[in-house]
Amino acid sequence: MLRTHTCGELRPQHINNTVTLSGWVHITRDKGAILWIDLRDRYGITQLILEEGVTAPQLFVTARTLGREFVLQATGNVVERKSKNPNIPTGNIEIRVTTLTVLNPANTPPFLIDDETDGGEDLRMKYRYLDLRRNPVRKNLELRHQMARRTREFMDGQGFIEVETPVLIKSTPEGARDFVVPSRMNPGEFYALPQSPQTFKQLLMVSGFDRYYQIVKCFRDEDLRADRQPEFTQIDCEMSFVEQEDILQMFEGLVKHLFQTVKGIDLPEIPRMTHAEAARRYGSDKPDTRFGMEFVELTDLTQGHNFPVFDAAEMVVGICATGCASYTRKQLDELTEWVKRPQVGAKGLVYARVQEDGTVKSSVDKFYSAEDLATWAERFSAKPGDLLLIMAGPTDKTRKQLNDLRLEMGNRLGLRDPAVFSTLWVLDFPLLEYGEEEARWFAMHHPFTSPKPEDIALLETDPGAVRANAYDMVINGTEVGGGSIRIFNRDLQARMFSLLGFSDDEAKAQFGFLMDAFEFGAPPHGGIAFGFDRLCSLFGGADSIRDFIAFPKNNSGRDVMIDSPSIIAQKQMDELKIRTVA
RNA sequence: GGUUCGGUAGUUCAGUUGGUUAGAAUACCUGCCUGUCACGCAGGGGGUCGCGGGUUCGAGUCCCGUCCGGACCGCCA
Repeated sequence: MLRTHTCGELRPQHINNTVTLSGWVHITRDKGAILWIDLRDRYGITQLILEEGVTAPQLFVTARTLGREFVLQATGNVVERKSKNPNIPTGNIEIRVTTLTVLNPANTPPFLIDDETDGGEDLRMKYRYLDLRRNPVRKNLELRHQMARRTREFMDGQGFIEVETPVLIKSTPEGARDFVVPSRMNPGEFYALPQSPQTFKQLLMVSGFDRYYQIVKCFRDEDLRADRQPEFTQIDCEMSFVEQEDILQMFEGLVKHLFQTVKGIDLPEIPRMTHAEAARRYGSDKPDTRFGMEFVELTDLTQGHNFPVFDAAEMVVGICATGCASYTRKQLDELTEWVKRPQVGAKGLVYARVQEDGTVKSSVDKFYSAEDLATWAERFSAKPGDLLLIMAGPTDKTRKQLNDLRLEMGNRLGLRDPAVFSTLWVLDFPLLEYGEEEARWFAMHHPFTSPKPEDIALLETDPGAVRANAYDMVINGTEVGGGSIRIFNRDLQARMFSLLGFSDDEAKAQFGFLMDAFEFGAPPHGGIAFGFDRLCSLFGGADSIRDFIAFPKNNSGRDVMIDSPSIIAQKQMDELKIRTVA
């Protein structure tokens, strides 16, 4: 037997037992006549002891050949420690070794296998299998396992069944770029990897499956971020005979279940906000509601005072940073530079300090009287010591820029605590958005999303005003899930494709199978998909999803461990009838 | 496609205005040490300063190009 116990389970009640442990040498501490080995596995660390006069001398010889991360088997007696270590669960006992076997030696690892490693991101990714030995990363994967398990537990309890859908499917022009796979048996033709199992889950509804879900890999060939990987996992769900409210109730239940069972948090009812309201109050369709600092519009108060920037602006809007009136000129200049960076792109920033005596001192004093500024402060409900930060310009753009500033101020003021969770449903998304470059309408969610029945009449007259039966779940400013009630009527689906610039032939060629299915008794249906990696990183209190994925890719879409993607042999290329372009 | 920060010992980093033999910590190796647990003490080895070019008497340092990595913008139905 290679082991009788793990390295994390021995306690004082095991004293006098003879045990065999296997694991990795975490570190050895050699005091000469006494030598300790910390033996580690994923369950913990147990201290082995060799002592002169008690332990056979040849064991010392073996022990002194050990290096970090050697795989070791040790047999011995569990004894009480003379000096105990209260910092670890096994700290009251140690193993007095009688047999020591090196199962496999190891090279010195390129970084410390420790909670606080000295390894940089790049190196850790190259030796990911070593990185995964570290507690923090291992715990993230254990969290992920719990999240998946609890999801299945909830969904199963609600009568959902998990159905696998194909990974080799068909490329479609809408949405993100597809990863494609050449077909050897069909030269010149390609499969695409799914961006989501969207059409398949809708077909499963037509098939009468009623309640489907799948924890499933999805693929998008777009540029990456800390929270975006080319392959990622969704909790993909669909239900039949439901309205929006049914979906919101069901999946509010899932999110509550996850918070309760994984984090021990009892979530209150999830608040709801329309897309339009989110834009007005936060300048974002995924507001971070952990803190206030809501937008206050000043357009009517600020215009007509000969300040050209405000007079020319469609929107003048600001936030109130509590207690920040003490910001120095230098800090305010730095903040102004921050919003002027290309990533934010603002033209400038107007500030106004509410001073201790209640008067307001602003960067635009020469245009506005003390009384004017007092009305600003009043609208913000600002108190002495507060700082007003105001931006102006086209409505959508300015809101977006102020959103960036609001989040940055939230960071600077420590208002975005990863241990605090604030959930939100955002409802009534617009059905369509206009693409200036292509001069046509695009589906904001996807082309299968149904318009609100009362807005259908606007489809041809004022497409931008049509609201969708679409909803997002937002946690701490992160979009963790989104979905919609789908179109289940062939004619309406055809109208949508037409609106999106598809000819009848194109629509038929790409989505004919779905529209045909709608003519064979498609039930009303809708669903939602959660970004599983993001949900895990959020629960784990991290910004990056990488450490919740066992083997992630880097910013350039490379796996630096296996070194992929890679060039393939000419023979493979020939089989696939792919020619190399010089 | 763009913005920005970085690349110096196995690793994480420092390196001033361009000037002697490029440093620290940690890891590694050797020796000592009977209660360590970030063990301690003494000693030692370890560098194509990402790569290429340029400026200069002289480049880790300045300039140009390039490669690699991080964060972000565009993009992500």
